[in-house]
Amino acid sequence: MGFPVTRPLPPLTLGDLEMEVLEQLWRLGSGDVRAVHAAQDRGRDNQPNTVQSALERLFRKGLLDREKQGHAYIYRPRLNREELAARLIDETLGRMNPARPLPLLAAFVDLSLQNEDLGALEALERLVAERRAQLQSGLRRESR
Amino acid sequence: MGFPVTRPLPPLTLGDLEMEVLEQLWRLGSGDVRAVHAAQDRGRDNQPNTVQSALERLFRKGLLDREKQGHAYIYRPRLNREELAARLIDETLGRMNPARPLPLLAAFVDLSLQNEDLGALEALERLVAERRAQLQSGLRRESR
DNA sequence: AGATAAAACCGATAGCTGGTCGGTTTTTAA
DNA sequence: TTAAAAACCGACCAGCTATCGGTTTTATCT
Repeated sequence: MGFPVTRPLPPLTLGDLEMEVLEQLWRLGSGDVRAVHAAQDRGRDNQPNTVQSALERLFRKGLLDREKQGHAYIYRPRLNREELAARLIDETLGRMNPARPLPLLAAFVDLSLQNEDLGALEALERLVAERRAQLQSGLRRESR
Repeated sequence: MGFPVTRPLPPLTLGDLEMEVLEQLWRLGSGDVRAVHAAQDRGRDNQPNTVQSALERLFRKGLLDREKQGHAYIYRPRLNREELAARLIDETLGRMNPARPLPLLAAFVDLSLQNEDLGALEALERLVAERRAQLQSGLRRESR
């Protein structure tokens, strides 16, 4: 027998520097070590090599593409911010096996309430209304 | 000056054993080391001490309450599955520093709402509206 | 082609976390 | 008071991120 099992990939985790590097690449679109290091938040103050390591790790994790231009690699994010967020959330959800989505969203709402995050609640309300409207019109169309 | 800053708590992460221990506690409602170790998935096959360590870590992380009964601690989850999931997702979202949080929220909602019917959306919409109103009146009272 | 400069590559180290226990001390109950 | 059970303590390993110095490769310029 071969390998019928799907190997459970280790969960994708990102350190602080990795996040910041991604941040810069999202801003810049793409860049080499030099560019990212230069764009770096003053106050972190690393050597370029440190940035290099982070880029290398992100590349190995499949989060960046790279292509040699001259003698430097140009790195480019493979996922935008939203796609990465979706993937991280999906992984979390996958580890947690929540029974039904509704109680989960309810818990999230309550958490936002605790944090007094009015913005999140308002945004969520608009969003849900929008999705509901979408679904309704979709159903209408479908049943014509 | 004192401590005006909110200390950025290290992100909450859970290892495999910790997850499995939580899983058992959710099933059992509560339990001591013995109970959790006994309920453990055959195939992991740890010593009770190993389970003890995981319980201790979860306790230090604030995810469990405990209370001495006889000479054993009885551990009990402080969050249910959905509440923990919501918190993990909230943290993930928080680390992503979006210019506008809306698209990230949308990613989350869309992931969660796959295969949900109209009734679920309506229920969620009511829930959010209700909680938002609650928060608004609460804030008003507070700032009088 | 040879020299030079830039970048990649290759360790190495420190610090943290999770998983794993063995051994010692404390507590409780017989 | 003693015996059993559980907590507590400390150790170790593995894996990961952040950090960087030094060496090799590679591209470019003369």
